Amino acid sequence: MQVDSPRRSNDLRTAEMRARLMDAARSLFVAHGFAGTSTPAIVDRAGVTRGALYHHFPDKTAIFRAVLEREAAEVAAAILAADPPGANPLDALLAGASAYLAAMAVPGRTRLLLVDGPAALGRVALRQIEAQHGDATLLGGVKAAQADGTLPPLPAQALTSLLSAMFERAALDLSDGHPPADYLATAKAIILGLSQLRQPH
Amino acid sequence: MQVDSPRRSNDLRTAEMRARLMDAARSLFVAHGFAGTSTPAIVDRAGVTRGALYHHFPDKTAIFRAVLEREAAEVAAAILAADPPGANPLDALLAGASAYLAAMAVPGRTRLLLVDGPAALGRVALRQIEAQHGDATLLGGVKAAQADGTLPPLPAQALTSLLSAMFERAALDLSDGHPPADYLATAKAIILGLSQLRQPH
DNA sequence: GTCATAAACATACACTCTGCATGCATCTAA
DNA sequence: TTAGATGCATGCAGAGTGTATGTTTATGAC
Repeated sequence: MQVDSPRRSNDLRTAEMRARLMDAARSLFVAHGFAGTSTPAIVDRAGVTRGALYHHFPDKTAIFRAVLEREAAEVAAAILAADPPGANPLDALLAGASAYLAAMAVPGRTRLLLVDGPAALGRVALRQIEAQHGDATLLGGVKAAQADGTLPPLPAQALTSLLSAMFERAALDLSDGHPPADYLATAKAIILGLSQLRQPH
Repeated sequence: MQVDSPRRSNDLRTAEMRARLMDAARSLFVAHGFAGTSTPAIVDRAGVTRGALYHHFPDKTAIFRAVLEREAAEVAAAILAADPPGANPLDALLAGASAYLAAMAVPGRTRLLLVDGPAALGRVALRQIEAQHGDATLLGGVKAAQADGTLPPLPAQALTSLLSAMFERAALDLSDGHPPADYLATAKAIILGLSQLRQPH
């Protein structure tokens, strides 16, 4: 019986190796960015060789994409978990926003998902990743609030995009150390302003 | 008298070469991104060798930075030129936003300034570039509108950041072919909502 | 259990790219 | 006109990516 080579199934070996590589890659991507991280550096940190990396991922962007998918899934799960079952659309929207900001406070996440991700994978590919993990939450929330009369009947797609841009910027600024209270208050004011908007006749 | 080597001053030579290199680099950066553009490709397109490139720029990021500074300067100039002299703060804000979106409609500009720029140069370096070319316009406009009572007394820094994130996202979506009218209406609604906000007492 | 096959992983190689060092051509200034 | 500086080209060393090939470990039929 080998101590440093216990018999493991291939499925287990694969899962463990992928996790080791992704963990090592994540910390380097966060510290030095996608372009600043070399595949030798990743495998050194994981304690393996580049053969393992290129066996499990077709190229360097693939492991970056895998890391981002994991992050996006965790963010989506956090938002979903924070959804209050029977709340009105406005409270649901604010709860989702709060959960999003909390989830994005995990160190490195803003850089991965909001800075390096769009540049390295492209904006469309990144949207696809987020869509795969239930990013339609915000669009759904906006539409529900509009159906409810809480939000004005603006184009839902445009309104959702602008609101999400706002939340993403808030996440970035918060990760840069800006005061959370300022951003919470401002974001709420913007949403409140929309909900109280007197319709031009 | 040489036909293909007319006598030119060094200053002129430098200016022309820098412009040729930056033009070639810009089109490639727009088409393939910063990471996807090689220095051999840049100098091939410019019809020179890498010696010229590395004589005028210390490294690849330097020419990228130079291209972005030129773009940022043009955007800032366009916004400044559209500033109505005696308008009220709200109209000035909307005019500036409109000018910003028009300036960002120049092909490739959104990718350069909003996608590849932050990833390749870092968010702080990019902020510095924009600050050098009078990006304080928005912050000033917001503060003026707040002093005027048009915008509520929220933290100016946070409000400015969120509004600018909104405009940047609008510019990106418009360059992806989304309908301008939708975004214009939505952005105006958000600002209008803020200006009409009933203060919580 | 054993053996053929496939999967997991390591090693070696070819290619490209970046940045610098060196050398030639052109301009500047006395 | 000529010494020195500047503009630009050429050549080279180091690093990185992706692939081809080799070696080890697991799987499944018998």
